[in-house]
Amino acid sequence: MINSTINGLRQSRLFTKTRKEAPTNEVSRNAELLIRGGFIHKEMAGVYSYLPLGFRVLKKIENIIREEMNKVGGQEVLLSSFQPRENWEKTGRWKEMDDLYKVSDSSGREVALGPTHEETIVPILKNYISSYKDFLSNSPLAIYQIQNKFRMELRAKSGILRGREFIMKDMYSFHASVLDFEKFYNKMKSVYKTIFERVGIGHITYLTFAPGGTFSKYSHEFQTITSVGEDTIYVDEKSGVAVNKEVFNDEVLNQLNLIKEKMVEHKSIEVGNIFDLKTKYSKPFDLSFTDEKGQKRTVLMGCYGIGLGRLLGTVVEVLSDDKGIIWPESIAPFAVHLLSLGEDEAVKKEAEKIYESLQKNNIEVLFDDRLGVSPGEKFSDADLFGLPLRAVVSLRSLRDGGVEIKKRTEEKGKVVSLGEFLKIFSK
RNA sequence: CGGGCCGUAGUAUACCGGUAGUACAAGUGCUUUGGGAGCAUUUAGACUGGGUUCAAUUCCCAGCGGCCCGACCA
Repeated sequence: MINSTINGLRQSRLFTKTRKEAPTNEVSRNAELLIRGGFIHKEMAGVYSYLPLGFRVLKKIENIIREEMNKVGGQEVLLSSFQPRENWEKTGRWKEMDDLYKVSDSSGREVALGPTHEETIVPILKNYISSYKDFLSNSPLAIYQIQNKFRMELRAKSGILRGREFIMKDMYSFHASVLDFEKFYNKMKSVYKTIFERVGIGHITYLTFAPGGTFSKYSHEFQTITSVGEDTIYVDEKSGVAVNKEVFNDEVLNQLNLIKEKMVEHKSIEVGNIFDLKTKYSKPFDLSFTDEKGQKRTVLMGCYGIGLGRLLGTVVEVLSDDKGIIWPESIAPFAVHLLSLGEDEAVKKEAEKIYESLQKNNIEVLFDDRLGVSPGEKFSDADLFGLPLRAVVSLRSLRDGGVEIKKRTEEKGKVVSLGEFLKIFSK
């Protein structure tokens, strides 16, 4: 509903081009493949632009997250990136947060470039929350956005896994009671699990017990196992639960009913986290309400983040082979990579026909219609782009009765008729 | 923010105290078309500033930028 994307694109019109050689100043796999494939462009360390293919993937991830946030009753907003200094003074973070970008205009007014949005959303809610009744009709009260964040990373690294400007989904929930908060918090645990399953890394992503902030003792992270990860976690395969190394101690293990010897150590990357904020941010702004008994009480809060770029980069990091990316169907920029080989008129005509048919059937297709490009180059691009299904039209495929289709994960393809081809998608 | 390595065409690289060679990409022409084609031809390059020197892309210093390790964080 929110985005409307085209479902067909001719590769001859795609303004990006693939690169044969990996950029030498990028060691990380995600950056190498995404840059070679023209999914992203590097502006500076930790800052990347998304190009057509990368943008499509990003939008798909975004929509999956949006759907899941809406399912739990989240209301989407877009908060400002510029945030007045005063709000950050109130929470003490103007001084405390050393990766805060501070900018000033010609009049000398100082503002923060939002690294997170507690300081923005809480003052807004102050205008609208005053009674317990505000929570009765509107429960859960959860507000989220998908937006660029800015953090002055001292060391941006690992391609798009740790940047200075990055896209994040951040949700904030507001509660009148601990019970209400806990109910919602637990719901978010399962929603997050669903999100990571839907983007294709559910099997290696674990709910992880982790250190909390200043107010809560603990929080929960979602950690995806990968050797490039910055974190170390201990996984209990049986329960599917993990514990971050930072809080891997007897107290925690007892609490979670886990046995130390059965936990397996892995490197992992944090793709999402959920926090119990209690009154950490509601208090400084005096976000409170009057309860049934006429008592004034401070609102309880939770916050829930997912870094979209990091998630995208993690998928590439985890799902690729020596030839390129292997996108899960759910977030691939297109479902089909249609290649037309050679310049025979019959081939061109058939390829055009298939291109039209796929689009008519609402199947997203990238059509490599380029002339004068060798088959080898087209195959290599297809492997690099990593679309789930490759469809080749050539004199050979026509001779064999149609179009040769091959999954990105398969070695060999098979020739099918156009009708059979379309049937694959009609399920 | 500490430490290390590095900055040469669009990309990847080479050589050198006397102004730079190669491959890919790009342009043109012809040929080629199932795993990054061939021939011919053209275009294009030393991060910035300072120092040493007759002469600096090369040596020295500083700045800026990049990557990696560490600390810190989604």
